Amino acid sequence: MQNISEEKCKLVEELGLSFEDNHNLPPLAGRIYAVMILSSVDGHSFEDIIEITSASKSSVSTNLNLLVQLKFIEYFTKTGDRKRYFRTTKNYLRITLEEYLESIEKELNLVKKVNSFNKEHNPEKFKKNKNLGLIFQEYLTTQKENLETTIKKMIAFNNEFDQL
Amino acid sequence: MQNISEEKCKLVEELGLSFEDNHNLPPLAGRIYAVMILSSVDGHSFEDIIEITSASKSSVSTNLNLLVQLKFIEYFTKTGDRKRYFRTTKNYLRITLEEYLESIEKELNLVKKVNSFNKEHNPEKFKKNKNLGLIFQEYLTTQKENLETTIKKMIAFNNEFDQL
DNA sequence: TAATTGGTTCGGTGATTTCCGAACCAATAC
DNA sequence: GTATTGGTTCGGAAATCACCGAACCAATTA
Repeated sequence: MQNISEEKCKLVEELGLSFEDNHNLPPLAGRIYAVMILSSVDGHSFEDIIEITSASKSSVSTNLNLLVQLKFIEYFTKTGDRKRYFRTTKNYLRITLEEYLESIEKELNLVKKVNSFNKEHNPEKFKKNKNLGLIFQEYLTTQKENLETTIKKMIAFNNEFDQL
Repeated sequence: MQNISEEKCKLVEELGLSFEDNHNLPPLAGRIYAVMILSSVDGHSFEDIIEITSASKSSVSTNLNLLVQLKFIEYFTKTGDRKRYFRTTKNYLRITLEEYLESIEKELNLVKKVNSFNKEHNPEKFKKNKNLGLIFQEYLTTQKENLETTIKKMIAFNNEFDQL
């Protein structure tokens, strides 16, 4: 981490680590993403990233491409300049939430499956824990709804913003 | 996976995988935990687990102890029997939620930090994305509340249950 | 005391991940 | 045509992980 303040550097590490396990990204990808979120510059070049992260060309290349592929970041070009410039996609927060939503939906399905399996095969156990299982299912459902309304809000905000 | 139906076997794999990445457990630990959740038997012995999972003594030992340490499971003994019997803790669902709560709180703190960092250091960017950042923060807050009320519900249910 | 049972600990192996450097390629500049 | 720039691809090194078998230990049984 060069050319950035110590405060920012620390926050990059912390945020990077968080991306790392929330989105299953390699450490370097998490850090690159964090750098972009915490920066006011609109567009970091390949070389900028190499310098800031002190990583090799090949690693930076791989991880930038990964982030692009996952739509966390995008790149643009300037006329008369062969370089690519990278920045976070406008919808990165929404993408994060959509990812969560997907995983919550999966979990909810699994919990329903488990509940109905136990209802059928372990009726006594199910009776005992019925309410707990259902409370859990209820929790996941509420969480799913919260996600869905939040995503809608974000879409609405972006539409509004685009009209300006 | 021996001595269990194919349906159960499949569900064990699926549920095990889910624990594996929701709680960062080793694969075998996830499967063991899944087996116990899907079983009506109250108390699996060390040997039972070895047979069901077809894993080695050492691996089973390590992973059972890990699950006990993390309070996902507990063990009890029977008089005149040296074996230990394992079962899910009564509060395993609550523990799961408490774990979630902790991670949400961490994330919320991080998001607040990022928002205030950008507010200070990248005011223009912050202004543009202000509402998105706040919507996200709001989402996390709601989720946190949902978790807290769910946990309370579970505690209440358990207390009620204990009185019977 | 010797053998068995229930379980733990340790060293090592195969699989996976993350990163690097070197070679490489395609487009532009000289 | 040659050199440089911007970036990709490939092979391998280092680290980590999950699991196993073998040796081990402590408590019970014979």
